[in-house]
Amino acid sequence: MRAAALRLFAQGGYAAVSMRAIAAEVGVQAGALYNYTPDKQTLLFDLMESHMTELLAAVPQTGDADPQTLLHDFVGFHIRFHHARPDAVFIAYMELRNLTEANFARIEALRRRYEDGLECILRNGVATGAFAVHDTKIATLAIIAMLTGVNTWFRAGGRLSLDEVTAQYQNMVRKAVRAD
Amino acid sequence: MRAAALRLFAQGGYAAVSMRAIAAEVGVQAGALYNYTPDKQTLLFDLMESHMTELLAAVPQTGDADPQTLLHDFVGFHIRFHHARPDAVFIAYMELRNLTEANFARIEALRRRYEDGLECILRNGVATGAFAVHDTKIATLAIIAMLTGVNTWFRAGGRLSLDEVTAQYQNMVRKAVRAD
DNA sequence: GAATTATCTGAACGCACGTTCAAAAGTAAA
DNA sequence: TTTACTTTTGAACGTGCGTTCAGATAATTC
Repeated sequence: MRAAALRLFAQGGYAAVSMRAIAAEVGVQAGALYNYTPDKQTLLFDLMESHMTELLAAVPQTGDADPQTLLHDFVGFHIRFHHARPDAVFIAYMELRNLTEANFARIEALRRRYEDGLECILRNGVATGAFAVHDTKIATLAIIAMLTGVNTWFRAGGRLSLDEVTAQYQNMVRKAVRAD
Repeated sequence: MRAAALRLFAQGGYAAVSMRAIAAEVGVQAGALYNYTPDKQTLLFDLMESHMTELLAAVPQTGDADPQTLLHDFVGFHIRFHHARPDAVFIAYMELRNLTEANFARIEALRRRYEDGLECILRNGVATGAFAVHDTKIATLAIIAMLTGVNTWFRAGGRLSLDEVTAQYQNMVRKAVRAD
């Protein structure tokens, strides 16, 4: 059910996908879904929360490597992780307004934790002099927006491989934050 | 009617906003709207097309200035233009999937024209040696995603002014594409 | 194989949807 | 004031919505 809902929500949007449509995708009547979720809203929230939790569990831990290496790895991780889950990423960014206020706050808290991981790398780099960034919060948001944007246009089998694309983003990010 | 639809679509999403809700916002019955739009889908398309047309009309023309200046001005323009129209920007990015195939193609063509303007600046800069970018198309998409992301978090009256934010983006973009 | 538990069906609830249209109301020219 | 025209109303159309639930079916346990 969750896989079907993920696919359909990403395709048509939360509001435009009916419980009957999800049930049909599963091969079941609509009523049966309510054995697995209390309501449609909770189904959406669970999909988002799972995505964010997986993201936080998978993000590389900042060990004792130097800031340049950590940033390089973060960029590679973000692009690869998001590319592997286009539907979940799409939903997590587009359906926030369909969450209740309480559910929205919980998802936002998870997102902020993810952003904090990147900002920590940037702050350490600024502290060591490896990076020159006026405001690490802005740089964090700028980098994440840039990286997540890959999902909107990249298609496997196109002009460039994901590895080539990743290398170019790593290069641009490296230059954008480095000390002059 | 268009102003009301813009606001409501941005707030709740195209699918979740009824013609009756738009009519109520205008202070009229639903049937009256059909004197001004043939249907809801065309209303959405017209809003998007107007936005893209205004964007293309407002983008600074690339004169004979040097690439660094043109890029600097483009970044400033993009942030400022988008910040002034949060609802239209939101709709133009989020409601693409609610367009018919034909309407989608027309909006995408306009968006590509906008992207081409930035890519032209980058290509010229690479040609003169001012910029070092492996792939100007990727750099274009990366920069635009980064800049448009400002709309998702910036609020006037916060820690930083829009001018300060803009200056930092101009700085990051400048560094990201410059020759080593 | 009987009893128990888990799961699913199919119909029903009240409600809201986009759109249409005859009739009513409002506006402007003669 | 009459005429011609534009705009709005309010009801109606068929359809689909999220959710509930009694009863049918399937799976598991003894």
